[in-house]
Amino acid sequence: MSAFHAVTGLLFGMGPILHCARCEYVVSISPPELVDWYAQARRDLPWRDPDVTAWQILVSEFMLQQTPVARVAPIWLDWVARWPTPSATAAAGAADVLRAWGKLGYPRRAKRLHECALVIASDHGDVVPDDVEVLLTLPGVGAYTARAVACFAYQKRVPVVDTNVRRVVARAVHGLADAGNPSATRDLADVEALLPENATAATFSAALMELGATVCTARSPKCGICPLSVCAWRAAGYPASNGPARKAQGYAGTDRQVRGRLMDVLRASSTPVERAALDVVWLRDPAQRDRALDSLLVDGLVEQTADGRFALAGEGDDAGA
DNA sequence: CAGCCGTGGCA
DNA sequence: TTGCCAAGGCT
Repeated sequence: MSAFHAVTGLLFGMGPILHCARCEYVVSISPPELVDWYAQARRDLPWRDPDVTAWQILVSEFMLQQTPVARVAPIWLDWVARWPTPSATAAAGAADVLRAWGKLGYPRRAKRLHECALVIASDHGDVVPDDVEVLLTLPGVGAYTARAVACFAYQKRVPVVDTNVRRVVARAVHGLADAGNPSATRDLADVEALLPENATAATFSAALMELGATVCTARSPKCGICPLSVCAWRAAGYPASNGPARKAQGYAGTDRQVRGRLMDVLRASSTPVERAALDVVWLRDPAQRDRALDSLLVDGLVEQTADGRFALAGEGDDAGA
């Protein structure tokens, strides 16, 4: 079986208490319970269709990094229709990829996705790897995305830890209002300990994420409709968050905002633009604007033409299509 | 590891 | 209105 063993007693009459053999906390997430809920409550997201390929799932994961589902869906649909495979994506020009990305944000993700397609097409026979360690070598693929692809595209039994999962585990298992600072090793071990041994592990991971995304949400959790019969947070009386709130990120007035405006101008133009056309997007602080533009050049998102104008990187590099 | 990297919707 | 937050990754 697993690392768990049943102990005597009932928790508030809800069912058997399970203690993790390696940890101290009470295991409070029942796989069958969660999987059954998922079967009837899962959202009908386009990348969950049965005929969606591993590459297309990988594309969705790139887009979903820090961007909400509602904004990703329409872009993803257009994207996979236009570039259905790694090689098709690799053959596209970087500038077209950046334009198709549109305003999803963090355009470095689009560049990494393009680079990822190049590597898969050239080094992996146009097939998305199914091994986590191999996936981790790909540009833009980190601890979350590698396991998400292994799990959702290849049904592998691997812990998939994103912000939703961390929050659900913090509440249901540890009885805390929210997850503490991320700790890759600890977080992976936590979720690994929850995974069922059988073939439902991949579905369980999907369900855990779905619960965090739709029920056990950060703002106003819908505890009234939660399918979990045991929750340490509820059992403890929903204690408030402990530690200091994580520092707000801020946006207005940052280099990020300036970069966004510059990219917006460049995406909109099919020809290189004059320096003056970029200067007007940020008049209050020329030094900051110059710094932002320079960082885009360094990031390889923007290129300067021989005559001194600016354009999205890889403009005109496309192989047709 | 803390800080940085876009954007928009919602409480 | 405004701060918080959203299927993270990289340096």
